[in-house]
Amino acid sequence: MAESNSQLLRVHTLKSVCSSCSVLELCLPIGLTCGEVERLDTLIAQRVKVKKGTVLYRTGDPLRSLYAVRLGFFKTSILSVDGREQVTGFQMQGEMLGLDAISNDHYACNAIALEDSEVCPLPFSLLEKLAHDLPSLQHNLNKLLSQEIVRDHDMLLLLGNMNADERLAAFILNLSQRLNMRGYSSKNFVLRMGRKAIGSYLGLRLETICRSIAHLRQEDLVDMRGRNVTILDLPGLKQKVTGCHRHTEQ
Amino acid sequence: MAESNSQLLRVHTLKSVCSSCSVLELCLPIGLTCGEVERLDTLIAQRVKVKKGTVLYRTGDPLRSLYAVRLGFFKTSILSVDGREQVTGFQMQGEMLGLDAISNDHYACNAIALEDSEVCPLPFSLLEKLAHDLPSLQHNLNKLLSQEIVRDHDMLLLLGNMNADERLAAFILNLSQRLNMRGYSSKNFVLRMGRKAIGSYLGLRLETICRSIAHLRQEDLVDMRGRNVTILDLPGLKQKVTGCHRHTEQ
DNA sequence: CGCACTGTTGATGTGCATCAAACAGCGTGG
DNA sequence: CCACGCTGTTTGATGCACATCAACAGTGCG
Repeated sequence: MAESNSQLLRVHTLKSVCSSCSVLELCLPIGLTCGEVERLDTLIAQRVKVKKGTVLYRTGDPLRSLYAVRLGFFKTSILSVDGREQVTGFQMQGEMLGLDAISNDHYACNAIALEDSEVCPLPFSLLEKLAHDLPSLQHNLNKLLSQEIVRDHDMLLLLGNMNADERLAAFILNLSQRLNMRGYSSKNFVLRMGRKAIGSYLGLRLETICRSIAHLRQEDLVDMRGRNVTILDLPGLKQKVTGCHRHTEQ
Repeated sequence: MAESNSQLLRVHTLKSVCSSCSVLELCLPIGLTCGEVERLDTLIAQRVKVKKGTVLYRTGDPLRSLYAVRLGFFKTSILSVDGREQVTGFQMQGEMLGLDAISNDHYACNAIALEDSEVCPLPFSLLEKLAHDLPSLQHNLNKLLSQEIVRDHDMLLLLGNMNADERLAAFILNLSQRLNMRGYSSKNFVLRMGRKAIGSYLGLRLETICRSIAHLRQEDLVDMRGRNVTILDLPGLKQKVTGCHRHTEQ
Protein backbone atom coordinates (compact mmCIF):
# COMPACT_ATOMS: atom_id res chain seq x y z
CA MET A 1 0.00 0.00 0.00
CA ALA A 2 2.82 2.36 0.86
CA GLU A 3 4.20 1.58 -2.55
CA SER A 4 1.04 2.18 -4.49
CA ASN A 5 0.59 5.37 -2.54
CA SER A 6 4.01 6.60 -3.52
CA GLN A 7 3.24 5.65 -7.08
CA LEU A 8 0.14 7.77 -7.00
CA LEU A 9 2.04 10.58 -5.40
CA ARG A 10 4.72 10.36 -8.05
CA VAL A 11 2.21 10.68 -10.84
CA HIS A 12 0.70 13.61 -9.06
CA THR A 13 4.07 15.17 -8.53
CA LEU A 14 5.01 14.85 -12.15
CA LYS A 15 1.82 16.57 -13.13
CA SER A 16 2.39 19.36 -10.67
CA VAL A 17 5.57 20.77 -12.11
CA CYS A 18 5.68 24.32 -13.42
CA SER A 19 7.23 23.30 -16.73
CA SER A 20 4.05 21.55 -17.77
CA CYS A 21 1.65 23.99 -16.15
CA SER A 22 -0.86 25.74 -18.33
CA VAL A 23 -0.82 28.97 -16.38
CA LEU A 24 2.96 29.29 -16.58
CA GLU A 25 2.78 32.46 -18.62
CA LEU A 26 0.73 34.20 -15.92
CA CYS A 27 2.52 32.94 -12.85
CA LEU A 28 5.84 33.34 -11.11
CA PRO A 29 7.88 31.78 -13.98
CA ILE A 30 7.26 34.62 -16.44
CA GLY A 31 10.41 35.17 -18.45
CA LEU A 32 12.37 32.39 -16.83
CA THR A 33 14.45 30.07 -19.00
CA CYS A 34 13.54 26.38 -19.24
CA GLY A 35 16.35 25.47 -16.94
CA GLU A 36 15.21 28.02 -14.40
CA VAL A 37 11.62 26.79 -14.52
CA GLU A 38 12.88 23.28 -13.89
CA ARG A 39 14.61 24.46 -10.76
CA LEU A 40 11.39 26.17 -9.70
CA ASP A 41 9.71 22.79 -10.15
CA THR A 42 11.84 21.36 -7.38
CA LEU A 43 10.11 23.72 -4.96
CA ILE A 44 6.68 22.32 -5.52
CA ALA A 45 6.32 19.03 -3.72
CA GLN A 46 2.78 18.60 -4.89
CA ARG A 47 -0.33 20.45 -5.83
CA VAL A 48 -3.02 20.73 -3.23
CA LYS A 49 -6.73 20.55 -3.84
CA VAL A 50 -8.89 22.96 -1.88
CA LYS A 51 -12.59 22.21 -1.71
CA LYS A 52 -15.14 24.98 -2.10
CA GLY A 53 -15.69 26.78 1.18
CA THR A 54 -12.43 25.53 2.68
CA VAL A 55 -10.03 27.89 4.41
CA LEU A 56 -6.55 27.80 2.88
CA TYR A 57 -5.08 29.86 5.69
CA ARG A 58 -6.24 32.13 8.45
CA THR A 59 -5.15 35.49 9.83
CA GLY A 60 -2.33 34.86 12.26
CA ASP A 61 -1.24 31.48 10.94
CA PRO A 62 2.53 31.33 10.59
CA LEU A 63 3.74 31.77 7.03
CA ARG A 64 4.88 28.53 5.54
CA SER A 65 4.09 28.88 1.86
CA LEU A 66 2.93 31.31 -0.72
CA TYR A 67 0.27 29.73 -2.89
CA ALA A 68 -0.01 30.02 -6.64
CA VAL A 69 -3.60 29.46 -7.70
CA ARG A 70 -3.50 26.80 -10.37
CA LEU A 71 -7.19 26.40 -10.80
CA GLY A 72 -10.31 27.78 -9.20
CA PHE A 73 -11.18 30.93 -7.33
CA PHE A 74 -10.39 32.38 -3.92
CA LYS A 75 -11.32 35.34 -1.83
CA THR A 76 -9.16 36.97 0.80
CA SER A 77 -10.62 39.00 3.63
CA ILE A 78 -9.77 40.65 6.89
CA LEU A 79 -12.06 40.82 9.89
CA SER A 80 -12.63 43.68 12.28
CA VAL A 81 -12.84 42.91 15.99
CA ASP A 82 -16.61 43.23 15.94
CA GLY A 83 -16.96 40.86 13.03
CA ARG A 84 -17.25 43.15 10.03
CA GLU A 85 -15.60 41.63 7.00
CA GLN A 86 -13.59 43.45 4.38
CA VAL A 87 -12.87 41.41 1.29
CA THR A 88 -9.42 42.46 0.10
CA GLY A 89 -9.33 40.54 -3.15
CA PHE A 90 -10.48 37.74 -5.40
CA GLN A 91 -7.77 35.51 -6.87
CA MET A 92 -7.96 33.33 -9.92
CA GLN A 93 -5.51 31.04 -11.69
CA GLY A 94 -1.98 32.30 -12.01
CA GLU A 95 -2.41 34.72 -9.10
CA MET A 96 -0.52 34.51 -5.85
CA LEU A 97 -1.90 34.13 -2.34
CA GLY A 98 -0.08 34.99 0.87
CA LEU A 99 2.08 37.93 -0.20
CA ASP A 100 0.87 39.93 2.80
CA ALA A 101 2.33 37.33 5.13
CA ILE A 102 5.92 38.19 4.26
CA SER A 103 5.58 41.37 6.31
CA ASN A 104 5.82 39.57 9.63
CA ASP A 105 5.86 35.85 8.88
CA HIS A 106 2.16 35.49 9.60
CA TYR A 107 -0.75 35.60 7.21
CA ALA A 108 -2.60 38.89 7.53
CA CYS A 109 -5.89 37.73 6.03
CA ASN A 110 -8.12 34.72 5.56
CA ALA A 111 -8.10 32.90 2.24
CA ILE A 112 -11.15 30.84 1.29
CA ALA A 113 -11.84 28.82 -1.85
CA LEU A 114 -14.99 30.00 -3.62
CA GLU A 115 -15.06 26.85 -5.72
CA ASP A 116 -13.17 23.59 -5.84
CA SER A 117 -9.63 24.76 -6.50
CA GLU A 118 -6.04 23.73 -6.72
CA VAL A 119 -2.97 25.57 -5.50
CA CYS A 120 0.79 25.12 -5.75
CA PRO A 121 2.32 25.74 -2.31
CA LEU A 122 5.68 27.48 -2.53
CA PRO A 123 7.54 27.03 0.78
CA PHE A 124 8.65 30.57 1.37
CA SER A 125 12.06 29.93 2.86
CA LEU A 126 12.93 27.70 -0.08
CA LEU A 127 11.50 30.22 -2.49
CA GLU A 128 13.74 32.90 -1.02
CA LYS A 129 16.77 30.66 -1.36
CA LEU A 130 15.89 29.78 -4.93
CA ALA A 131 15.22 33.43 -5.76
CA HIS A 132 18.75 34.11 -4.61
CA ASP A 133 20.06 31.67 -7.19
CA LEU A 134 17.74 32.92 -9.93
CA PRO A 135 17.80 36.73 -10.12
CA SER A 136 14.93 36.83 -12.59
CA LEU A 137 12.79 34.86 -10.16
CA GLN A 138 13.66 37.36 -7.47
CA HIS A 139 12.77 40.16 -9.82
CA ASN A 140 9.43 38.52 -10.59
CA LEU A 141 8.67 38.20 -6.90
CA ASN A 142 9.46 41.88 -6.38
CA LYS A 143 7.19 42.77 -9.26
CA LEU A 144 4.39 40.61 -7.96
CA LEU A 145 4.54 42.36 -4.61
CA SER A 146 4.63 45.77 -6.24
CA GLN A 147 1.73 44.93 -8.55
CA GLU A 148 -0.35 44.02 -5.55
CA ILE A 149 0.40 47.46 -4.11
CA VAL A 150 -0.69 49.17 -7.33
CA ARG A 151 -3.90 47.12 -7.39
CA ASP A 152 -4.61 48.09 -3.81
CA HIS A 153 -4.08 51.76 -4.61
CA ASP A 154 -6.56 51.44 -7.44
CA MET A 155 -9.02 50.02 -4.92
CA LEU A 156 -8.41 53.02 -2.67
CA LEU A 157 -9.33 55.26 -5.59
CA LEU A 158 -12.45 53.21 -6.18
CA LEU A 159 -13.53 53.23 -2.54
CA GLY A 160 -12.64 56.87 -2.07
CA ASN A 161 -14.06 58.40 -5.23
CA MET A 162 -16.56 56.24 -7.10
CA ASN A 163 -20.30 55.82 -6.67
CA ALA A 164 -22.02 52.45 -6.47
CA ASP A 165 -22.73 52.02 -10.19
CA GLU A 166 -19.20 53.01 -11.13
CA ARG A 167 -17.73 50.60 -8.59
CA LEU A 168 -19.77 47.72 -9.91
CA ALA A 169 -18.90 48.55 -13.52
CA ALA A 170 -15.22 48.69 -12.63
CA PHE A 171 -15.51 45.35 -10.85
CA ILE A 172 -17.15 43.63 -13.81
CA LEU A 173 -14.66 45.11 -16.25
CA ASN A 174 -11.78 43.96 -14.09
CA LEU A 175 -13.08 40.39 -13.97
CA SER A 176 -13.79 40.45 -17.68
CA GLN A 177 -10.28 41.54 -18.46
CA ARG A 178 -8.60 39.01 -16.21
CA LEU A 179 -10.70 36.19 -17.64
CA ASN A 180 -9.88 37.35 -21.12
CA MET A 181 -6.15 37.21 -20.37
CA ARG A 182 -6.65 33.58 -19.43
CA GLY A 183 -8.35 32.71 -22.68
CA TYR A 184 -11.91 32.73 -21.39
CA SER A 185 -14.76 34.77 -22.78
CA SER A 186 -14.62 38.37 -21.68
CA LYS A 187 -18.29 38.92 -22.47
CA ASN A 188 -19.82 35.96 -20.77
CA PHE A 189 -18.85 34.48 -17.45
CA VAL A 190 -20.19 33.35 -14.14
CA LEU A 191 -19.45 34.97 -10.83
CA ARG A 192 -17.84 32.79 -8.23
CA MET A 193 -18.86 34.97 -5.30
CA GLY A 194 -22.17 36.10 -3.83
CA ARG A 195 -23.62 39.59 -3.71
CA LYS A 196 -22.51 39.99 -0.12
CA ALA A 197 -18.86 39.34 -0.98
CA ILE A 198 -19.02 41.71 -3.95
CA GLY A 199 -20.51 44.31 -1.65
CA SER A 200 -17.83 43.83 0.96
CA TYR A 201 -15.12 44.13 -1.69
CA LEU A 202 -16.66 47.30 -3.11
CA GLY A 203 -17.52 48.87 0.23
CA LEU A 204 -21.28 48.55 -0.30
CA ARG A 205 -24.25 46.58 1.08
CA LEU A 206 -25.54 43.66 -0.89
CA GLU A 207 -28.85 45.44 -1.56
CA THR A 208 -26.94 48.27 -3.17
CA ILE A 209 -25.15 45.76 -5.38
CA CYS A 210 -28.52 44.43 -6.52
CA ARG A 211 -29.76 47.90 -7.30
CA SER A 212 -26.63 48.82 -9.21
CA ILE A 213 -27.01 45.63 -11.21
CA ALA A 214 -30.54 46.75 -12.02
CA HIS A 215 -29.23 50.14 -13.13
CA LEU A 216 -26.62 48.66 -15.46
CA ARG A 217 -29.25 46.33 -16.87
CA GLN A 218 -31.68 49.20 -17.46
CA GLU A 219 -28.96 50.95 -19.42
CA ASP A 220 -28.42 47.79 -21.49
CA LEU A 221 -24.78 47.63 -20.47
CA VAL A 222 -24.83 44.16 -18.94
CA ASP A 223 -27.26 41.36 -18.43
CA MET A 224 -26.89 39.73 -15.03
CA ARG A 225 -29.24 37.06 -13.83
CA GLY A 226 -28.08 35.31 -10.72
CA ARG A 227 -24.37 34.73 -11.11
CA ASN A 228 -24.36 34.74 -14.90
CA VAL A 229 -22.89 37.85 -16.43
CA THR A 230 -23.18 38.93 -20.04
CA ILE A 231 -21.56 42.16 -21.09
CA LEU A 232 -23.78 43.76 -23.71
CA ASP A 233 -21.99 47.06 -24.26
CA LEU A 234 -18.31 46.95 -23.41
CA PRO A 235 -17.52 50.51 -24.52
CA GLY A 236 -20.54 51.79 -22.65
CA LEU A 237 -19.42 49.98 -19.53
CA LYS A 238 -15.94 51.44 -19.85
CA GLN A 239 -17.41 54.87 -20.34
CA LYS A 240 -19.14 54.48 -16.99
CA VAL A 241 -15.79 54.06 -15.29
CA THR A 242 -13.41 56.31 -17.18
CA GLY A 243 -13.45 59.75 -15.80
CA CYS A 244 -13.21 58.38 -12.33
CA HIS A 245 -10.67 55.84 -13.47
CA ARG A 246 -6.98 55.90 -12.79
CA HIS A 247 -4.90 58.24 -14.87
CA THR A 248 -1.92 56.21 -16.09
CA GLU A 249 0.46 58.07 -18.31
CA GLN A 250 2.49 56.21 -20.96
CA MET B 1 36.66 75.12 -9.05
CA ALA B 2 36.09 71.55 -10.07
CA GLU B 3 38.22 70.59 -7.14
CA SER B 4 36.45 72.64 -4.55
CA ASN B 5 33.20 71.35 -5.91
CA SER B 6 34.28 67.77 -5.48
CA GLN B 7 35.45 68.65 -1.99
CA LEU B 8 32.00 69.91 -1.14
CA LEU B 9 30.43 66.85 -2.66
CA ARG B 10 32.71 64.61 -0.65
CA VAL B 11 31.71 66.17 2.62
CA HIS B 12 28.10 65.81 1.68
CA THR B 13 28.65 62.22 0.64
CA LEU B 14 30.32 61.36 3.89
CA LYS B 15 27.41 62.72 5.78
CA SER B 16 24.92 60.82 3.68
CA VAL B 17 25.95 57.28 4.51
CA CYS B 18 23.57 54.89 6.18
CA SER B 19 26.03 53.91 8.88
CA SER B 20 25.81 57.34 10.44
CA CYS B 21 22.13 57.90 9.74
CA SER B 22 19.83 58.50 12.64
CA VAL B 23 16.86 56.69 11.14
CA LEU B 24 18.88 53.54 10.46
CA GLU B 25 16.79 51.48 12.84
CA LEU B 26 13.60 52.29 10.94
CA CYS B 27 14.91 52.04 7.41
CA LEU B 28 16.12 49.40 5.00
CA PRO B 29 19.19 48.46 7.09
CA ILE B 30 17.21 46.88 9.95
CA GLY B 31 19.08 43.87 11.20
CA LEU B 32 22.02 44.26 8.85
CA THR B 33 25.55 43.83 10.17
CA CYS B 34 27.95 46.78 10.19
CA GLY B 35 29.73 45.43 7.17
CA GLU B 36 26.48 45.05 5.32
CA VAL B 37 25.38 48.57 6.14
CA GLU B 38 28.69 49.84 4.83
CA ARG B 39 28.03 48.14 1.51
CA LEU B 40 24.58 49.69 1.46
CA ASP B 41 26.33 53.04 1.91
CA THR B 42 28.03 52.59 -1.44
CA LEU B 43 24.61 52.75 -3.09
CA ILE B 44 23.83 56.21 -1.89
CA ALA B 45 25.74 58.74 -3.93
CA GLN B 46 24.29 61.64 -2.02
CA ARG B 47 21.28 62.79 -0.17
CA VAL B 48 18.85 65.01 -2.01
CA LYS B 49 16.96 67.93 -0.58
CA VAL B 50 13.36 68.33 -1.67
CA LYS B 51 11.73 71.69 -1.06
CA LYS B 52 8.19 71.90 0.25
CA GLY B 53 5.69 71.56 -2.57
CA THR B 54 8.22 70.01 -4.94
CA VAL B 55 7.37 66.89 -6.88
CA LEU B 56 9.86 64.07 -6.24
CA TYR B 57 8.46 61.95 -9.07
CA ARG B 58 5.35 61.77 -11.18
CA THR B 59 3.06 59.00 -12.37
CA GLY B 60 4.63 57.47 -15.47
CA ASP B 61 8.20 58.58 -14.82
CA PRO B 62 10.60 55.70 -15.40
CA LEU B 63 11.81 54.09 -12.20
CA ARG B 64 15.35 55.04 -11.41
CA SER B 65 15.49 55.01 -7.64
CA LEU B 66 13.54 54.11 -4.60
CA TYR B 67 13.72 56.90 -2.05
CA ALA B 68 14.21 56.52 1.67
CA VAL B 69 12.79 59.52 3.46
CA ARG B 70 15.55 60.80 5.70
CA LEU B 71 13.79 63.87 6.94
CA GLY B 72 10.50 65.59 6.30
CA PHE B 73 7.11 64.55 5.06
CA PHE B 74 5.65 63.42 1.74
CA LYS B 75 2.31 62.54 0.31
CA THR B 76 1.70 60.15 -2.56
CA SER B 77 -1.41 60.35 -4.70
CA ILE B 78 -2.96 59.04 -7.85
CA LEU B 79 -5.14 61.04 -10.20
CA SER B 80 -8.26 59.97 -12.05
CA VAL B 81 -8.63 61.03 -15.66
CA ASP B 82 -11.08 63.76 -14.70
CA GLY B 83 -8.76 65.15 -12.09
CA ARG B 84 -10.02 63.67 -8.86
CA GLU B 85 -7.17 62.97 -6.48
CA GLN B 86 -6.79 59.98 -4.20
CA VAL B 87 -4.05 60.33 -1.63
CA THR B 88 -2.56 56.87 -1.18
CA GLY B 89 -0.25 57.63 1.70
CA PHE B 90 1.78 59.99 3.85
CA GLN B 91 5.43 59.10 4.35
CA MET B 92 7.75 60.26 7.10
CA GLN B 93 11.36 59.59 7.95
CA GLY B 94 12.55 56.03 7.56
CA GLU B 95 9.75 55.18 5.16
CA MET B 96 10.24 54.21 1.54
CA LEU B 97 8.90 55.91 -1.56
CA GLY B 98 8.53 54.35 -4.99
CA LEU B 99 7.76 50.73 -4.13
CA ASP B 100 4.79 50.77 -6.49
CA ALA B 101 7.12 51.52 -9.40
CA ILE B 102 8.76 48.10 -9.30
CA SER B 103 5.61 46.62 -10.83
CA ASN B 104 6.36 47.94 -14.29
CA ASP B 105 9.44 50.13 -14.01
CA HIS B 106 7.39 53.31 -13.88
CA TYR B 107 6.17 55.21 -10.87
CA ALA B 108 2.46 54.64 -10.37
CA CYS B 109 1.78 57.72 -8.28
CA ASN B 110 2.93 61.28 -7.64
CA ALA B 111 5.13 62.03 -4.65
CA ILE B 112 5.18 65.56 -3.27
CA ALA B 113 7.07 66.99 -0.32
CA LEU B 114 4.72 68.51 2.27
CA GLU B 115 7.63 70.27 3.95
CA ASP B 116 11.30 70.81 3.24
CA SER B 117 12.62 67.27 3.18
CA GLU B 118 15.58 65.10 2.43
CA VAL B 119 15.67 61.71 0.75
CA CYS B 120 18.26 59.04 0.04
CA PRO B 121 17.87 57.85 -3.56
CA LEU B 122 18.55 54.14 -3.93
CA PRO B 123 19.18 53.37 -7.61
CA PHE B 124 16.95 50.38 -8.04
CA SER B 125 19.07 48.29 -10.36
CA LEU B 126 22.02 48.67 -7.98
CA LEU B 127 19.79 47.92 -5.02
CA GLU B 128 18.68 44.69 -6.66
CA LYS B 129 22.28 43.70 -7.30
CA LEU B 130 23.29 44.52 -3.77
CA ALA B 131 20.27 42.67 -2.39
CA HIS B 132 21.51 39.65 -4.26
CA ASP B 133 24.79 39.84 -2.36
CA LEU B 134 23.11 40.56 0.97
CA PRO B 135 20.25 38.13 1.60
CA SER B 136 19.07 39.98 4.66
CA LEU B 137 18.78 43.16 2.60
CA GLN B 138 16.69 41.25 0.09
CA HIS B 139 14.56 39.94 2.90
CA ASN B 140 14.07 43.46 4.24
CA LEU B 141 13.00 44.67 0.82
CA ASN B 142 10.48 41.84 0.56
CA LYS B 143 9.14 42.71 3.98
CA LEU B 144 8.88 46.38 3.13
CA LEU B 145 6.80 45.57 0.07
CA SER B 146 4.61 43.19 2.02
CA GLN B 147 4.10 45.69 4.83
CA GLU B 148 2.88 48.21 2.32
CA ILE B 149 0.30 45.66 1.16
CA VAL B 150 -0.89 45.08 4.72
CA ARG B 151 -1.17 48.83 5.30
CA ASP B 152 -3.19 49.19 2.13
CA HIS B 153 -5.54 46.41 3.20
CA ASP B 154 -6.07 48.22 6.48
CA MET B 155 -7.01 51.28 4.46
CA LEU B 156 -9.50 49.21 2.49
CA LEU B 157 -11.10 48.19 5.77
CA LEU B 158 -11.18 51.82 6.84
CA LEU B 159 -12.71 53.06 3.60
CA GLY B 160 -15.11 50.16 3.34
CA ASN B 161 -16.39 49.96 6.89
CA MET B 162 -15.74 53.00 9.04
CA ASN B 163 -17.69 56.22 9.43
CA ALA B 164 -16.14 59.66 9.25
CA ASP B 165 -15.36 60.07 12.97
CA GLU B 166 -13.84 56.61 13.16
CA ARG B 167 -11.69 57.26 10.10
CA LEU B 168 -10.34 60.48 11.51
CA ALA B 169 -9.64 58.88 14.89
CA ALA B 170 -7.79 56.04 13.17
CA PHE B 171 -5.79 58.55 11.15
CA ILE B 172 -4.73 60.55 14.19
CA LEU B 173 -3.84 57.43 16.13
CA ASN B 174 -1.77 56.17 13.23
CA LEU B 175 0.20 59.41 13.02
CA SER B 176 0.62 59.49 16.77
CA GLN B 177 2.01 55.99 16.83
CA ARG B 178 4.43 56.52 13.96
CA LEU B 179 5.72 59.75 15.50
CA ASN B 180 6.12 57.99 18.80
CA MET B 181 8.26 55.27 17.19
CA ARG B 182 10.55 58.03 15.99
CA GLY B 183 10.97 59.52 19.41
CA TYR B 184 8.56 62.42 19.00
CA SER B 185 5.65 63.20 21.24
CA SER B 186 2.67 60.98 20.56
CA LYS B 187 0.28 63.40 22.27
CA ASN B 188 1.28 66.60 20.64
CA PHE B 189 2.22 67.14 17.05
CA VAL B 190 1.53 69.28 14.02
CA LEU B 191 -0.08 68.07 10.85
CA ARG B 192 1.95 68.47 7.71
CA MET B 193 -1.03 68.23 5.38
CA GLY B 194 -4.20 70.27 4.90
CA ARG B 195 -7.79 69.23 5.51
CA LYS B 196 -8.28 68.53 1.85
CA ALA B 197 -5.44 66.01 1.72
CA ILE B 198 -6.66 64.32 4.89
CA GLY B 199 -10.09 64.12 3.32
CA SER B 200 -8.76 62.63 0.12
CA TYR B 201 -6.78 60.07 2.07
CA LEU B 202 -9.80 59.11 4.17
CA GLY B 203 -12.31 59.17 1.33
CA LEU B 204 -14.14 62.23 2.70
CA ARG B 205 -14.66 65.91 1.83
CA LEU B 206 -12.72 68.52 3.70
CA GLU B 207 -15.89 69.89 5.29
CA THR B 208 -16.58 66.46 6.74
CA ILE B 209 -13.05 66.38 8.18
CA CYS B 210 -13.74 69.71 9.90
CA ARG B 211 -16.99 68.41 11.34
CA SER B 212 -15.41 65.20 12.58
CA ILE B 213 -12.68 67.25 14.22
CA ALA B 214 -15.43 69.19 15.96
CA HIS B 215 -17.03 65.94 17.11
CA LEU B 216 -13.81 64.58 18.58
CA ARG B 217 -13.22 67.91 20.28
CA GLN B 218 -16.72 67.93 21.74
CA GLU B 219 -16.03 64.51 23.21
CA ASP B 220 -12.78 65.84 24.72
CA LEU B 221 -10.74 63.24 22.86
CA VAL B 222 -8.45 65.61 20.99
CA ASP B 223 -7.82 69.30 20.74
CA MET B 224 -7.13 70.41 17.20
CA ARG B 225 -6.71 74.02 16.27
CA GLY B 226 -5.41 74.56 12.79
CA ARG B 227 -2.69 72.01 12.25
CA ASN B 228 -1.82 71.55 15.89
CA VAL B 229 -3.00 68.31 17.40
CA THR B 230 -3.18 67.45 21.06
CA ILE B 231 -4.48 64.07 22.07
CA LEU B 232 -6.41 64.50 25.31
CA ASP B 233 -7.78 61.00 25.80
CA LEU B 234 -5.73 58.31 24.11
CA PRO B 235 -7.76 55.34 25.41
CA GLY B 236 -10.97 57.09 24.44
CA LEU B 237 -9.64 57.70 20.96
CA LYS B 238 -8.64 54.07 20.63
CA GLN B 239 -12.06 53.02 21.84
CA LYS B 240 -13.56 54.99 18.99
CA VAL B 241 -11.67 52.83 16.51
CA THR B 242 -11.57 49.37 18.06
CA GLY B 243 -14.60 47.41 17.12
CA CYS B 244 -14.23 48.46 13.55
CA HIS B 245 -10.50 47.95 13.76
CA ARG B 246 -8.55 45.12 12.22
CA HIS B 247 -8.68 41.82 14.00
CA THR B 248 -5.06 40.66 14.26
CA GLU B 249 -4.59 37.41 16.08
CA GLN B 250 -1.35 36.84 17.98
C1' DC C 1 -41.89 18.61 -0.63
C1' DG C 2 -40.20 21.77 2.48
C1' DC C 3 -36.53 24.30 4.25
C1' DA C 4 -32.56 27.24 4.04
C1' DC C 5 -30.07 30.25 1.51
C1' DT C 6 -29.40 33.83 -1.99
C1' DG C 7 -31.08 37.38 -4.55
C1' DT C 8 -34.55 41.09 -5.69
C1' DT C 9 -37.37 45.03 -4.83
C1' DG C 10 -39.80 48.56 -2.01
C1' DA C 11 -40.21 52.08 1.92
C1' DT C 12 -37.91 54.85 4.95
C1' DG C 13 -34.00 56.98 7.42
C1' DT C 14 -29.40 58.94 7.86
C1' DG C 15 -24.63 60.23 7.10
C1' DC C 16 -22.12 62.57 4.17
C1' DA C 17 -21.81 65.68 -0.03
C1' DT C 18 -22.86 69.88 -1.75
C1' DC C 19 -23.60 74.71 -1.76
C1' DA C 20 -22.86 78.88 0.56
C1' DA C 21 -21.08 82.27 3.60
C1' DA C 22 -18.21 83.93 7.18
C1' DC C 23 -13.74 83.87 9.30
C1' DA C 24 -8.63 83.36 10.36
C1' DG C 25 -3.95 83.52 9.01
C1' DC C 26 -0.39 85.46 6.18
C1' DG C 27 2.31 87.58 2.92
C1' DT C 28 2.33 91.68 -0.36
C1' DG C 29 2.41 96.18 -1.60
C1' DG C 30 0.71 100.79 -1.08
C1' DC D 1 1.37 100.60 9.49
C1' DC D 2 -2.90 98.95 7.67
C1' DA D 3 -5.59 97.53 3.53
C1' DC D 4 -5.80 93.96 0.51
C1' DG D 5 -6.25 89.55 -1.58
C1' DC D 6 -5.26 84.81 -1.26
C1' DT D 7 -5.61 80.38 0.86
C1' DG D 8 -7.19 77.37 4.26
C1' DT D 9 -10.61 76.46 7.82
C1' DT D 10 -15.05 76.51 10.09
C1' DT D 11 -19.96 76.34 10.36
C1' DG D 12 -24.78 76.27 8.60
C1' DA D 13 -28.67 74.74 5.37
C1' DT D 14 -30.18 71.53 2.20
C1' DG D 15 -30.26 67.41 -0.82
C1' DC D 16 -29.07 62.93 -2.21
C1' DA D 17 -26.87 58.36 -2.34
C1' DC D 18 -26.63 54.65 0.12
C1' DA D 19 -27.90 52.01 4.50
C1' DT D 20 -31.36 49.91 6.85
C1' DC D 21 -35.49 47.39 7.55
C1' DA D 22 -38.80 44.47 5.58
C1' DA D 23 -41.29 41.48 2.52
C1' DC D 24 -41.01 38.38 -1.12
C1' DA D 25 -39.19 35.47 -5.12
C1' DG D 26 -36.03 32.19 -6.92
C1' DT D 27 -32.87 28.24 -6.34
C1' DG D 28 -30.86 24.25 -4.66
C1' DC D 29 -30.45 20.58 -1.38
C1' DG D 30 -31.67 17.06 2.06
